[in-house]
Amino acid sequence: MEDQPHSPPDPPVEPPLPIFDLDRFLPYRMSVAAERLSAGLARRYRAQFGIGVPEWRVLVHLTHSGEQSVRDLERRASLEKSKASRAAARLEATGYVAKTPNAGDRRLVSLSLTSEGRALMAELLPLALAYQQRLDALLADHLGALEAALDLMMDEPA
Amino acid sequence: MEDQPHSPPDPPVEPPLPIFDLDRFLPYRMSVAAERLSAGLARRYRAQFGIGVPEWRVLVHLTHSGEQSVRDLERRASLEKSKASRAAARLEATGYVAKTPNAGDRRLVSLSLTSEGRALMAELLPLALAYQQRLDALLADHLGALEAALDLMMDEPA
DNA sequence: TTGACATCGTTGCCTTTGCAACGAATTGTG
DNA sequence: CACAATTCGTTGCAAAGGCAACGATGTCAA
Repeated sequence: MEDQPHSPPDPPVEPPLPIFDLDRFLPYRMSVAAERLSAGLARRYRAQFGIGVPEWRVLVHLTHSGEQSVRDLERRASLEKSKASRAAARLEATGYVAKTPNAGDRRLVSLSLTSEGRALMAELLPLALAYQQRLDALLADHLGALEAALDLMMDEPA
Repeated sequence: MEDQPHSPPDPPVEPPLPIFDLDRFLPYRMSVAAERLSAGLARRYRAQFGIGVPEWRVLVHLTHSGEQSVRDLERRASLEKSKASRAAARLEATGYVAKTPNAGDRRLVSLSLTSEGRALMAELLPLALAYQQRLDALLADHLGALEAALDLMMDEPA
């Protein structure tokens, strides 16, 4: 009854898909923007000093907080522990970081900057601060809201 | 004249390093937040459907824009071209995407969703939309400023 | 004290990534 | 028309990443 004779075979009925624009999807936008922000500085770090992002995080954290274990880095610099461990190993190999067993708890490693490491940071930190300032100027009025938004994202359970 | 006899040997003078707090460094914060935003959804995609982030981007773009070349994906979904090529290959292998040579310009590949691909997206897109709404609600007042800030970051030369 | 359990850092294994080089196809130029 | 230059997609290769398992150490409670 429902078939019309001689009608061309219908394509299978495709349920319409929701409209979805990747360019407005926040995880995507955040990811692209984050990659872009990192890229500028990271390029210089890598080209001039052979330092990648994980190494950079380790170095900053040691500068800021002194001796730290791998576990500290994992927690406070958002580095998965094997990533932190390997970054520390690379930095030890290049002489920027010293790795000594912790006397109190011998499971722990004490990571600290060598004087070469401090000298390196004396070069890197001004670049980072300048970049930070450039971003602050760029974002200007929006900076406060941006930071509030970032805080919300980080507080949210997941 | 400047040496005091019997004074203990001075440690080498360490130039003081600038104070720098990683937790307030925007590239770092953006990176952590972006990773976190992606993680929630991406975990489900991967666990339930074996879909990673590059595959997700390809699928969304094909849903939204129909037939596309690898080059289109590179430009419009921020996927480095080998990443786009391999994601498309994986999706072809799992049957979600069809890859046919483009008749007009035989250097190009025409990628398109198969009906399995469309069925997959019929499941994925509602999840993404729900997530988007959750984020919108979470950010509420800050959303406008956040998007403005993201726009600024993307416009800036680098 | 002793034995189960937890924590720390490293490593093995496999996948993914980034980059450069390549062949195929097309476009531009003389 | 010839032929250099460009574009497209893929792939080889080495480095980076993620995850689970491991040995070593430490903690806790019976």
